[in-house]
Parts: sequence; structure tokens; C-alpha cells
Amino acid sequence: MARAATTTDAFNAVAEPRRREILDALAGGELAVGDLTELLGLAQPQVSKHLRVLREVGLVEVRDDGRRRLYRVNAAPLRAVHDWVGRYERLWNERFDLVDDVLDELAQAEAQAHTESETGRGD
Amino acid sequence: MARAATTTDAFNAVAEPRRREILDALAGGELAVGDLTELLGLAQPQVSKHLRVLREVGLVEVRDDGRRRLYRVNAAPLRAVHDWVGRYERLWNERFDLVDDVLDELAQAEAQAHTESETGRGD
DNA sequence: TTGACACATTCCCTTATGGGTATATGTTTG
DNA sequence: CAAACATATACCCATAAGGGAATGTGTCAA
Repeated sequence: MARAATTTDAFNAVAEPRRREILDALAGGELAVGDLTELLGLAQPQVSKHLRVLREVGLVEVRDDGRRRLYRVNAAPLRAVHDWVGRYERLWNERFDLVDDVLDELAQAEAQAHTESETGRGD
Repeated sequence: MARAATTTDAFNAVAEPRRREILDALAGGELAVGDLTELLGLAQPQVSKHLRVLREVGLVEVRDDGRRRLYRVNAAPLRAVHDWVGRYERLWNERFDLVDDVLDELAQAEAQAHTESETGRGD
């Protein structure tokens, strides 16, 4: 089998940088496709296609406004991502603690070396 | 151009469900490739390949242990994901507030309809 | 040293992707 | 109704992905 479809879930939808840019742009409020096209410097069809993916996973919603279509963010599906990643928050903090510990040990070892022999090797 | 390389960043690495499973499995502590193979019900080469992607984005680290290789999580790269998604936390809360508002309005309208005319139209 | 074991890499194949370009659909204006 | 405008779709293409199977590499045991 090939790659999993990006339209599957928010994880995949958000893995694409352009789509994150679109969401970032929409975070300020509703925007039409043309606005996004200009903001992102992308061709209109590409923007529409990304918007479609975002729509299919529920990350954006549309509203008709004359001949334009106004898109807005629906952040709800991002909760799943946030929740999953959040479970690792403790881990990356622990990791930094470990690094700190190692640094402390090194510092202590060095200090001890200094007190034991004051050979003072330049560096 | 085709799809962006998954080895680019944590966003892409984590977009793949199997890789999330691997990280979840490793969250409990170091595991060898064989352990993961068994836990995930995947073939060994596939596991190794996913581990490689995770390694290249820095999400896991390896340690040699005889003829086995013990992998462990390094959650640090997930901070970027967490931070980005976190910026939308307020938005999805707002959204729920809106839904609540709409529900409240509907409830009020219904209540008013009831008090004004007790015609009781079945549905 | 040979063989079993654990894992990484390579090759093949099918599929989804994302960009580019052209075109279809729907709306407003004259 | 026709022309201009805004978007969505369809089609083509090159590429990366991920699974499967086979093979390479390094380690331990006899």
C-alpha cells in the first residue's frame, strides 16, 4: 500500500506546511480564496485544493458571499492533535532535566579536578 | 512537485499513525526493534523504516545493546507541534462557546414558543 | 569459524500527493 | 443574454511514500 490519505485526519492535514499557513491566515478571521491566494503567493487552484482537504477533515468551514466563498477556521479537530502531543509534554521536560543533571555532573567533576590538581591547563 | 518529504519535520513524522503507535509504545521506556515488531504486529523492515524516519527528525534515539538496538523517545521535537497547535486552543474554546450560545438561543426560542401557544405540534 | 539471531538496507510496486494548466460552475454586472 | 469575475474540478506529471520480500551487516553462541 502507498501512503495514507491526507484527508484522513487532522494530523495529516496539518502536516502540510501550506495548509498550516492557510490556517494561520484564517486565524485572524474569515478570508476569501482570493485573499489566501494573494497572502500565500500560491496559485488559486492549489489554494482551493488545500482548502478542500482542510474542509474534509473539518478544520475549516465555508460560507457563500456572492461570488466569493469565505473560509473560517474550526479548530476543534486540532484538539485531538493537541491532546496526543500533550501526553509527551512531561517527557520532553524530563529530558531537559536529564540534560541538566548531566551538565551538573560534568561541572562537579571539573570543579573536583580543579581542586585536586591546580595544573591549570589553559583551555 | 510531489509531496513533501516526511523526514522533514516532526509534523510529518507524526502524521503517520504507525509512527505515533511506535512513540506511544516507547513512551513507557526503551524497547528493542523486535519488541515493537511484536507490539505493532508489523513486519520488522517496516518498523525499522519508521524508526529511521523518527530518528531523522530526532523523535527517537538509539542505544546499542549487544545484537539488539534499544530505542527511546526524545519528545523535544514535539514542542514545535504542541506550540503551533496550542495557538488554536483559544479558538476551539471560542467555538464551543458559540455552539453553546446557539443552543441557548434555540432553547429560549423553544421555551417562548411554548409559553405563547400551547398548540403542541408533535415534533 | 560457522550458524543463529537482531536489525538495517535495498529493490520492486502501487498509490496518494501536490503543483501546473485548462476548463467547468456559479454569480454579478451591463 | 453576454462578459467579467471568483472558485472549484479535471487532467497530467513527477515524486515520495509505505508495504512486501530479499539481502546485507554486525553480534553472540557453539
